[in-house]
Amino acid sequence: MKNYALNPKHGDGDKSRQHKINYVEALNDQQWQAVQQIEGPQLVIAGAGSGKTRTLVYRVAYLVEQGVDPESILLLTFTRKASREMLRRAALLLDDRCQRIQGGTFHSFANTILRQYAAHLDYPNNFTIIDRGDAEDIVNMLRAELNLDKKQRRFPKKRTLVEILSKSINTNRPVMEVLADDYPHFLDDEPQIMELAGRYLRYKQTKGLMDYDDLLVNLRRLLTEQDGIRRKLSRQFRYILVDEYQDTNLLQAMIAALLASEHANLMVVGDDSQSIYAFRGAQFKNIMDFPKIFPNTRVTTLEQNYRSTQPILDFTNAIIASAKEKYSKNLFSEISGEQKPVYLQALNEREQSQFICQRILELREEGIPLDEMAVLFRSGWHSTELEIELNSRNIPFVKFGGMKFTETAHVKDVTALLRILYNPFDAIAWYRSLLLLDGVGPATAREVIDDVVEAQKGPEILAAPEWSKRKIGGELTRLRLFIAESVSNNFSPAEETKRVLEYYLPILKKNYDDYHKRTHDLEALAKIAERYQDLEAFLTDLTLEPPENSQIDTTATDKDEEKLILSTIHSAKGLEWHSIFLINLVDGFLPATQSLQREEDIEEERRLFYVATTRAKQQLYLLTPELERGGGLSYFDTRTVFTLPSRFIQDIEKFSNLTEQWTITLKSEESETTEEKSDDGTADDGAPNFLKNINDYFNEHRN
DNA sequence: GATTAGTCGATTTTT
DNA sequence: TCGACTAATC
Repeated sequence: MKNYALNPKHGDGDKSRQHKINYVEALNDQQWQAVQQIEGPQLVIAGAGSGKTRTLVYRVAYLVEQGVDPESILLLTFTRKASREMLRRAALLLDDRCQRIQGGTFHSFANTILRQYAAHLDYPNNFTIIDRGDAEDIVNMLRAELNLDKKQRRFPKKRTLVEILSKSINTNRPVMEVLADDYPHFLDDEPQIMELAGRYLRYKQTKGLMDYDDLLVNLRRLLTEQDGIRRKLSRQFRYILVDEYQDTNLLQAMIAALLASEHANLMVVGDDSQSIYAFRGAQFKNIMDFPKIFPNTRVTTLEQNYRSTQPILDFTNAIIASAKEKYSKNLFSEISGEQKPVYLQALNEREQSQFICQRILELREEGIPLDEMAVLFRSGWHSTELEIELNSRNIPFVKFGGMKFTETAHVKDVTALLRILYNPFDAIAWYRSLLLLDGVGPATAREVIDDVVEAQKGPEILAAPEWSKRKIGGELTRLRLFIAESVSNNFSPAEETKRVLEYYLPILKKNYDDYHKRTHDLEALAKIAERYQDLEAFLTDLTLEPPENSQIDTTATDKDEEKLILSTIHSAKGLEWHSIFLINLVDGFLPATQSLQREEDIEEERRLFYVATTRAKQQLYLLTPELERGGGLSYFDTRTVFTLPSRFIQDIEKFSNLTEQWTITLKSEESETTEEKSDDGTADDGAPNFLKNINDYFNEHRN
């Protein structure tokens, strides 16, 4: 096995003599090659478990040890988890110089930059970031304005509308094309949808709002329209690394390329076999096309797997071998282990859950910590049955993915109130806050907003007799006084949150029977607020980098106690565990019903299956419940149907020697250093014309 | 005319 | 569990 320990001693390995870290010992040849070449464009094709993160982390450390200013290193990742993990590991490896490395998700990076330069795009620098829910609320409001909510029965719902618009942006296709491809039944509504899209855009701009997509769109605009800024930023970030490149969309690929346009010191790392974000515009073609933008790209492939045993790898290789399109990689491992992946058929979900609980406890007995085991599934709600069983046996767990903290009703209520305090002209926040009041519905809320927000009269107008005399006057006065107190004092985010809670808790108790658990969430929120100096930063982080989990679904236990991990496959990406239980391997669950129509969607589901199975280090359990839950709750529900094992499993059965079949038996009981290059990017040494390539490439793809 | 209580139905994945 | 839709109520 590879020696992963840091080797502080100098001497052997001539290349790294002057370094604190012995790279040659810590890395294999390919990894070391990727780490070592610090100038020029680089593409690293990294198979699952091949030490991708490790390579990135060591490369960052290497750069710093070479004397590169950490602040000129930019590390772009796809998820917050990955970004945090990477910076943490880099700091651990070297020293706190690594903490000055710039990094984050594309979205959070865009936020940082736009806070400085938004004025160049006719946006205020103190713009507000809105989440999906807010976007839906605005679209819904605009839809009502256009009377599109009554006219036709089949006009798309707010959720679908936002989805269509977002898809159009992220996949770089006109709305018309998105409709034709994905929503043919709404094709006739194209003119109205376009009208709505225009209004939505204008609404956001006049109110200083940006949704997730706007962050990327506007950053790209900044980089393409403001040449001076592009150059400045590109020189500031001299070394750029992009993780999970197969999951970038065209917009993100373009941003990365533009940022590197002055120097082409861009290293992208990815694995086409693990591309699972096509629904959000990702195109793994970006990987293959990278050398087209940067012709002198050096390509490295990492094939040695340091995660899984060979039997598991044999199985996962077989999964991806049946994929239609892929780069061939042949992963191998030197990790010993005999245990083949285990395939189990359960009678139903309940038996599936019981088996998992039983097996988990056995493994626990054998000394495997709970948090080294994970149960993976296609979508958040697939684990509800299991959660019940875990709760009844007092097995502690945390769940990744699924309902997020900031998406719960009570947290949204509180943030809406906070947003009013931050900006008393935030119509969407007013709307939500007003609906909390007794006797106020959509119509009354609209009236209030027209007066307070649209007519720019501010909250104080609610003191006027026309409002105070109404039946709801008392409620409105309470709200008005609450806001006024904030305005006249300069409260910290923590104090504001406390005040909001005082105001809100009675409402919470009235509305929800489970207010106790929800109160816990809100107390957690108040704790988080303590970390912030100003409300803007607090609210921004809440939409951009929200805390992972709500208390609601997790058992209330000590924080340090080890817990079993439940996770959607998407959220499990990049992580690994000793043992993996992959549940509900049934056609319709994985692959999901919605994906069965199109071949490319099924291919993505296959990659999802691949991602899930490659998370396992030592043991992999594949479970198929034979009975799907019926549509209803009754045991007599005739819609209960026999289901087919996932087609991916059926594929694999051709290679039945790769798995082992078990039958379930349940036990009883329960900076600026380079020379100026000319504007077209061509230097004397004949360096390729990057900027031109970038523009050519993206123009070609803009249709 | 607006609000609310109550029923029904459906539910991918994430920044 | 949540949101959309419907019918009864203010």
